[in-house]
Amino acid sequence: EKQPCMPTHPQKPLIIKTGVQFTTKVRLLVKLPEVDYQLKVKTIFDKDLPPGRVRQFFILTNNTKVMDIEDYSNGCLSVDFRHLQLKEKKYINGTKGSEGLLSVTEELHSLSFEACFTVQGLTIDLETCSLPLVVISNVSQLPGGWASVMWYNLLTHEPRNLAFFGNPPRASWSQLSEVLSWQFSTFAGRGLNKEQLNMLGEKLLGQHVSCNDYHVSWSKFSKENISGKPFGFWMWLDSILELIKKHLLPVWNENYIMGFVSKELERSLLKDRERGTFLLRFSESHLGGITFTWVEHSDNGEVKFNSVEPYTKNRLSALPFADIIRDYKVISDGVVPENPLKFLYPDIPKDEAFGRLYNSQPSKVTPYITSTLIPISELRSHTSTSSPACQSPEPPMTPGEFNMLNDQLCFDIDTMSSPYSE
Amino acid sequence: EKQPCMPTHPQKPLIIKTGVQFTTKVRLLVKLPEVDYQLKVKTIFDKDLPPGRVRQFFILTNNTKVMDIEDYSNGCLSVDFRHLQLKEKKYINGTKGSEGLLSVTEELHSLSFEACFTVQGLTIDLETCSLPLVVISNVSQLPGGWASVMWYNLLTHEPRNLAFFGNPPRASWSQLSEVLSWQFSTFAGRGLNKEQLNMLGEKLLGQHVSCNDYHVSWSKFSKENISGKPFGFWMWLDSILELIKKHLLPVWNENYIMGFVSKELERSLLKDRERGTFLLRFSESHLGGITFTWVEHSDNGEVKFNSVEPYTKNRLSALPFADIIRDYKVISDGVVPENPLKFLYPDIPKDEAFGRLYNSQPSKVTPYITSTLIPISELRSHTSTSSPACQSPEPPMTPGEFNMLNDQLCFDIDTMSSPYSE
DNA sequence: ACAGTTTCCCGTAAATGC
DNA sequence: TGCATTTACGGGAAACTG
Repeated sequence: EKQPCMPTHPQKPLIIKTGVQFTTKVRLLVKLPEVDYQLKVKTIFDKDLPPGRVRQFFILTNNTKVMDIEDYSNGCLSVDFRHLQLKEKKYINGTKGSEGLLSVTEELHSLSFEACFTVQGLTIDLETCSLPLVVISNVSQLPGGWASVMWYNLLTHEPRNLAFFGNPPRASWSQLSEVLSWQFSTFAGRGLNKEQLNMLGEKLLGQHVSCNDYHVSWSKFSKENISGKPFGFWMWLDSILELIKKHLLPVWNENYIMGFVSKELERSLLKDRERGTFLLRFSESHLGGITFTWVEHSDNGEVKFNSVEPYTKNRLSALPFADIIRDYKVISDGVVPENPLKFLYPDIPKDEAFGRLYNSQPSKVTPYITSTLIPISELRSHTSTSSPACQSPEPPMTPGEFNMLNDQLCFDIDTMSSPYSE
Repeated sequence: EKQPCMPTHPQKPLIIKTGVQFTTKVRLLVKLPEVDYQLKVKTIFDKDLPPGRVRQFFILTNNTKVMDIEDYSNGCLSVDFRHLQLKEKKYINGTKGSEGLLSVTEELHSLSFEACFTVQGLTIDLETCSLPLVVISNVSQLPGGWASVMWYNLLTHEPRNLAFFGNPPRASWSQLSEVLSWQFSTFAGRGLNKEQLNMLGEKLLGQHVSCNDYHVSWSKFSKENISGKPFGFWMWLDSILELIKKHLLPVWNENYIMGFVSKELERSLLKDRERGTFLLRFSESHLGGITFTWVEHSDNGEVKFNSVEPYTKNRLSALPFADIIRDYKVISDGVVPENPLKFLYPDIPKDEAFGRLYNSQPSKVTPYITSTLIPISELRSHTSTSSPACQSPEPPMTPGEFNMLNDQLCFDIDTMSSPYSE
């Protein structure tokens, strides 16, 4: 008969950062006659601390509230807790005998609600608790925390298995790929198409992806580093999500970023295209980078591919990506600079695709000559490569098939019923 | 017989930000025989709150310490307070009947030290306090706070006149100009020369500067806006100081930035110089901006001056200033771009001056084509102006005459004796 | 409405702990 | 020593508050 609501991180619920305020809401599901009753609710963090030695936190601020008739709205009695804040309990006497098995973002916690219902001298105690929570101390831990929240909610419907990451189950690629696409549609406004997911699957699993029920381990997804790289799969993918959110939103939503393409496929797509055809791809070697690759033909008819050094958030905050594409120039040994980007793959004239996204500098009336930064590459020597078999060009992405996932990864606790006991 | 030491902001002592840790040190000036004594020291914020209604703060953390034999070093007994933190007292019952005359950065506070000295059953109480302090709640108030600290210490030697800004005295231009130059030599490594100070004086006072004992009011210095601008004189100057500290340090220290030049003087300096001669000047219209002006001659022999839109910290963090000078290009209606900057005024070949400061991009071995940003201006039409009489070029700056100011603006409380009483 | 002031909190850097 | 985690706090922006 009662429903808890979740703390809200900016779009990332179930993650609480110490020292940062969060809110929660508890709702009584039974309708009460308007008699003289009182319902006092208390929030407690980690009420039944689990067996494994984990960090312990407490709610710093006032955590008790009374539901009264004012709070009665929308047909149900509820109470909002605001300005709640978590702080770690520090044991002066080093009792923290941590087994060190789990990282902090794998440690699951929970928020309990105790309600005391008083009617005409009678008191009834109610109790419920939240889905598992991850507690972090710095936003740098947010990607890791979000990985845990995703994995938990993808793979179990248990309301409170705090030992989940002691032995986390694997996810089938078909499950996982849906969640990944859903991440992009939720946070960037457009999901991933089959080709993009295919590349991600191969990156994660090798060539097994054809077999859609191949399973991915938690470790592979978020703990192990990609071979030869100093970061794991989810770290890499999340850095791209952040890059899109901050710097590429319109370009991404216009579907102009192919993004996830292997270099092999990229070359086979561009191979037979007109000179100056380019596509946009995320860097696989650096976190949060985007590059463009364009095709050229050298004098002897050989096909050449060029990729620019990936642009990261620092560069992109100095110059929006669409402007980079508009203004990019290559200067070879003192020749007049030229923009090598002509057609967005497969054959859209550059300005037709990006025209609306250019930042037309509103030339203010000043005594100054306005100046802008332009991205330029200086070529001394070329690396030319020819590539293997060609593959058919991919059509525009057609997602939207994943929107029903809101049920599966349900973080909106308003729609989740958690049957109340005791 | 005792000496207090000051809280330290990053190079800006006497300013404390709420919620941010500060330290202080108290020293006993008498040497004590090594007998069985104890000296307990307590720090109290705003012990004797002044009559004017001001904000009130308290020290959040532990504020009592005992000097014991361990602390005995360098021949004197001392105690360090670390991790002190200020928090505002909030009156639930709106007792804060503020007269609203003073801004928060004009409100002066102080830190008191009470010591209790116990020897063989005898106790002696000692007490001292700090120079006036400014309390801020956000770094955005730091320039205003620093203006107050400068003005106070420039114009009075009273140890604790907390009502100073109720009726602040004026400063003579000769005093003030020394302090301004000292700011640049302290925070940017090089002070201001006579020509630069002259421009600042005219900006502040009009043409009166010839008369060196002209006086500047506190209001003119830091409260009133410069006519037609949304910022005051000190705000403007401090924004330049910050720009130098973060982005122009080597260029400033090489004395390549003339910086403070009126547009009239600038033109008369460049007028008869060779085509492509340029100088670097701080923006007077925007906070924290630097521009270059170069001279050209149009086909009919007319002199033309061009200034680029000022570079601010955002642009400069994308591209270091020396590189901007190296790479800057102007493209006129499709013609081959050209760098119009040839000689740093008066006649130093650009690369000779800035060569050592260029960021030679270490071209990493990657499959990517490296790309850099270059600053470019596109010209459609020119504004040409001829200018009045020419003035002699100025020699390299010769400061260093201001270094004795350390006495006058003494914030290093270690060297300040504050006679102890009671 | 608004300006002065404070709070909030991300994101980087430094400090700390293990 | 190195890695994982926390703390510190500048800086931009939102919230507050008369």
